[in-house]
Amino acid sequence: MVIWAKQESREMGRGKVVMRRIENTTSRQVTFSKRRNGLLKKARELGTLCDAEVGVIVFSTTGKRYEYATSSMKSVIERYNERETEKSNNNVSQSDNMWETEVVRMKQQIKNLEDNQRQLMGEDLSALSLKDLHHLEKLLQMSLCHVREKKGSNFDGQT
Amino acid sequence: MVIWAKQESREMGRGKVVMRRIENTTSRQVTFSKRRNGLLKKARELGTLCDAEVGVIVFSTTGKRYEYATSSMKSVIERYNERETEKSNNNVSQSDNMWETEVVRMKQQIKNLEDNQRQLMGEDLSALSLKDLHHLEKLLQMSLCHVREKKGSNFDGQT
DNA sequence: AACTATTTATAAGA
DNA sequence: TTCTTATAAATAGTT
Repeated sequence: MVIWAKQESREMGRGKVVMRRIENTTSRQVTFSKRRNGLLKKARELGTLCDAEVGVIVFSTTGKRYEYATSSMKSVIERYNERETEKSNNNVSQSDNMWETEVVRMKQQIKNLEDNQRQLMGEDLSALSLKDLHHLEKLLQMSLCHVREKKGSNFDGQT
Repeated sequence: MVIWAKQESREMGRGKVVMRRIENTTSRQVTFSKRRNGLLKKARELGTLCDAEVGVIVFSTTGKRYEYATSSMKSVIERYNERETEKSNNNVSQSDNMWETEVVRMKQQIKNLEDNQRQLMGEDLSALSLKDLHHLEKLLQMSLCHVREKKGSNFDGQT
């Protein structure tokens, strides 16, 4: 609970997923394919059930394009751009609110990462339970092992 | 099951939903709000996990706009138009530019924090020099000391 | 806004 | 890739 408790993470299906880029290329592609389909399906459903105009555009790492639009992407983009220009007249726009929401979310994410980092560096331990401390100790021990292994394997005789 | 068997339908949560416009205005708005959030979240996750460029635009029945884009909607639309037709010039407000700058900066900050964290956890050490590894080792040793001190001082006899 | 019963989405494994 | 399956997430209806 120590390290991951505050991090944006997900557990879905059989495994646990930390919310960051999947490094393994194969799993990333598999996940991309599944989640892309899921996203497009959700977009379709939102449009149908709620009578909303929806447009989704996705580019894979390899540059392939996927899309869904209730009407046509052209009309969605046109409507988007209309709003984009007319909104400069209003003081506080919907768009501003969206940006602000995103910034607030990122600030929280940064705070969590900073908290985690402090704990990994042995600072700010007062909030932790004994169980948390045990967990953190284990984690640091393993980390230290990795670092020492790395030193041993890559820099033999250089110390 | 019997009633909906031949219809395009969904069952989710506690009730059954036919895949067509929800007639009741209140439930349509509630569903819109819930599913819109779900869609934007899914989009964010797809972008993060699979390193994809994603753009989602939603207009409610009442004309309110909601959106998410991994980088910026402008770049998503530009990339979309590059492959579709020739691109028309869309102007982005000053206010949007300011928000976007902030978000780009924060994204970099988050990336840095995530990189640090990985190294503190003994992952992703390949980029480190011997000197770096020494430094990291020292740091982890000190961290471990602090954690053990904390365990000793606050939980004496509790283990 | 919350809750919770159920279904859907999906990670991992075959 | 596609199918299966265990488990987490999303969410419809309710309070």
